[in-house]
Amino acid sequence: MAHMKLMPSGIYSFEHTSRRLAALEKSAYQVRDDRFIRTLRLGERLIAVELWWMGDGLAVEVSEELSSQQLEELSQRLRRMFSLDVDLSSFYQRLEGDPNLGNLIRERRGLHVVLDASLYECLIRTIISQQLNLSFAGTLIQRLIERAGDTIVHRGETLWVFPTPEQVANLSYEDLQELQFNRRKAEYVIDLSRKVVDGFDLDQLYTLSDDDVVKKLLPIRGIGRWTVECLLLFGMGRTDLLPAADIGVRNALRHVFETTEQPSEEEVRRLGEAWSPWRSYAVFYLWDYLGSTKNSQ
DNA sequence: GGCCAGGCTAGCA
DNA sequence: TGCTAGCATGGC
Repeated sequence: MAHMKLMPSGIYSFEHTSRRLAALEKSAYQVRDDRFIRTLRLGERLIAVELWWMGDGLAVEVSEELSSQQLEELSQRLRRMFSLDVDLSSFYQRLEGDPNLGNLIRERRGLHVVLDASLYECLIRTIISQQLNLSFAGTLIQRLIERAGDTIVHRGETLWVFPTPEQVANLSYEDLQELQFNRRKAEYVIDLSRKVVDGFDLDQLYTLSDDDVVKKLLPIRGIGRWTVECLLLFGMGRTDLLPAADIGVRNALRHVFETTEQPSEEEVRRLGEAWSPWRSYAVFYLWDYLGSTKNSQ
């Protein structure tokens, strides 16, 4: 049994941030009482991590012995996944007084982006989510995990672990069509996985600028501009991304500005200039705001 | 029952 | 270079 407590670098609200974990329930996080359970691959090892907020930091419990090196690796991954080192004070300084976004930003003080566990997982999730409502996308992701992934037993309960590129590469297009993927989406997901197995190194993207990541990924079939922007935002935690074509962002802005029409992609980009260099966070707060308006209707 | 969903590709002008 | 039909199915 291993314990850790990870402290945030600046103002941090787990109450706000954990809403995204609950939204990802089943396909990424299990919710048990006040704890969130996430399965991870640590090198070759499969582990289940329990997470909860304890006073002023993120408490972590792993139900296995880990070497000090593995603990250090886990600590770094969780710090990145939960954006614990992202200090939002300059974001608030810049935008808390914004006439349009100020209210919803103040209401969410301390909300941080939660990243996916790996760039591969993020890309697969994002591709599956293209043009589908989030609920159905979550169903498809869960079906993929249960078709291709591994399981581990944690506290007597069987939990799924997101599949590796190898595991997905071994599927056929028909396998995914049976799970109600359309043919093209089945091809995108499997072909990308085979490309990674054949040596396309996603982690090398960490060394590149935002623009160079776009150039590197855009030629891949199934990956458009929106998908790369989501990878930069939810996979890599880059803080100044604006997926301006995103229907959720446009809907949220329609609410904020109380207009009947959604703003166009170009209008969103123009509006977003005022949010730089924190466009990712403006977008993330808008998504969270949109979720709250949907739940209250 | 019809329109929309955290888009993308291929084909056409 | 720019535009758009088609994708496939669930949610509301």
